[in-house]
Amino acid sequence: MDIVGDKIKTKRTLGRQKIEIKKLEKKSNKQVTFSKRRSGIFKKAGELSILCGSDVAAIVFSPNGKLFCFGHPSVDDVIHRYLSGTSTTTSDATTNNPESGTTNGAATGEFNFRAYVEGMRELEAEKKRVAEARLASASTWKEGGFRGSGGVDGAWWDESVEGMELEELEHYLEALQELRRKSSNKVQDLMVRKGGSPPSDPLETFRVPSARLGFGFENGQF
Amino acid sequence: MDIVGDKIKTKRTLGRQKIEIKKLEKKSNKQVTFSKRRSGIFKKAGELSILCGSDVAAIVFSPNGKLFCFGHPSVDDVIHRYLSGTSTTTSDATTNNPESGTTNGAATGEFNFRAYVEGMRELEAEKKRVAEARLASASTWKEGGFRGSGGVDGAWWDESVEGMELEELEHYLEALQELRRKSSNKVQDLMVRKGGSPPSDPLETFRVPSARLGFGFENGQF
DNA sequence: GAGGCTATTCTTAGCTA
DNA sequence: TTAGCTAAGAATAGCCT
Repeated sequence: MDIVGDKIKTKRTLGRQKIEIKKLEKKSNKQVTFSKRRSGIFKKAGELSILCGSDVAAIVFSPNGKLFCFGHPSVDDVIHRYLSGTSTTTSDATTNNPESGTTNGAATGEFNFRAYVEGMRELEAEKKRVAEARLASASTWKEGGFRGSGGVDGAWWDESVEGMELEELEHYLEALQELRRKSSNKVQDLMVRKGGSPPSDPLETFRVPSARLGFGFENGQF
Repeated sequence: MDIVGDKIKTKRTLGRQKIEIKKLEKKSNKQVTFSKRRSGIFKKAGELSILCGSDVAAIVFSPNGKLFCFGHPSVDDVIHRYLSGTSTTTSDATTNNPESGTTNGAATGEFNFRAYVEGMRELEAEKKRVAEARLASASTWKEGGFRGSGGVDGAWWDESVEGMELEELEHYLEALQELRRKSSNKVQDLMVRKGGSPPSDPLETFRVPSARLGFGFENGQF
């Protein structure tokens, strides 16, 4: 009853009030709510990853367009897994998860994607020194861009997607994603080394009390 | 006090117990916890997006490697924004968000990415019918793959990434991402039309009480 | 704007069906 | 296993600093 002497202490605050889940109008209020709830979600995401040993990524854009993200083992790892796998992990170097289990060679299609990637990898290594020389400047792809450096206007990945059969498209997508992933990783590695601030640092940053987690981007309060 | 007659009703359950945030060992328990907490996170993510009008994506892999995700306006949209933008939205058709505001032509770099994309788009349209004919089979890119259809071994995107300057790399990444995004969209459109089940359906599915949201993938209980 | 403070509402651990 | 139930934790809306 909160009676002190003969005085009735009026409640300090109303406490948490019930709110409708609908667009907040008051701008200041919205900003505060965003901040609080965002960290709440990140915290829960972290807890989930610890409790269940599962990989998690959460990406949030503030109402002002600012990026916040959280991920374990990293946002990128999870995104790559998302992009390349349909369901069970396609376990492919990306995944350093102990419980990923057996690798499924041809997850969705019968195309030997793994072999393709392997071959591509070698090929890439071979071309590394050649390309290094003639690519000192990026003007090549910047201006020549789409048509450049191939002689023909466009490469295989540039062929009209609509022209393919669906089944083939799936393979196409897989390859494209894997391709992007690899390039992306390289770029980000360099960015980190230089101390830049890419949309996603593969850095394993702060840890929540008593566990390994991903990281918070830009004011990742916990 | 729960007194009925002169009987003291013993509590039915202990209610929620405090738990440590550490890896759950009991497998069954872990599965239940995962399921409950996952939907909890998705719900909160949805609420955040509604309350604050912000874009959100959450990707979770179950301990068994199964994929679950949630996103508004869609997981892919958010991922693409994450991949391409550093901060303020690069607003580019992808974003149908009313409050994205003005477009920033050269968000991070001075390279005219937009013009590049426009040009690429036209180019692509032009090549559509040509490619349709000669690409009936995917064997072209499947086998010829990396080296194929260009004459030279590799196109601009295949040039060694390490050889570029960091500044250029950022542009490179942008272009690559945009490229992937576009292809991905097409593929998924087709998949959806065919009723396939890609890792991420661009479908706007279930809605939480009183608002637009992304979707839940595979058992998106709410 | 970021923190701190309640009083409430919301979430969910442990059970049971 | 997927679905409620209950009551004890957690998260947080509205204030204040």
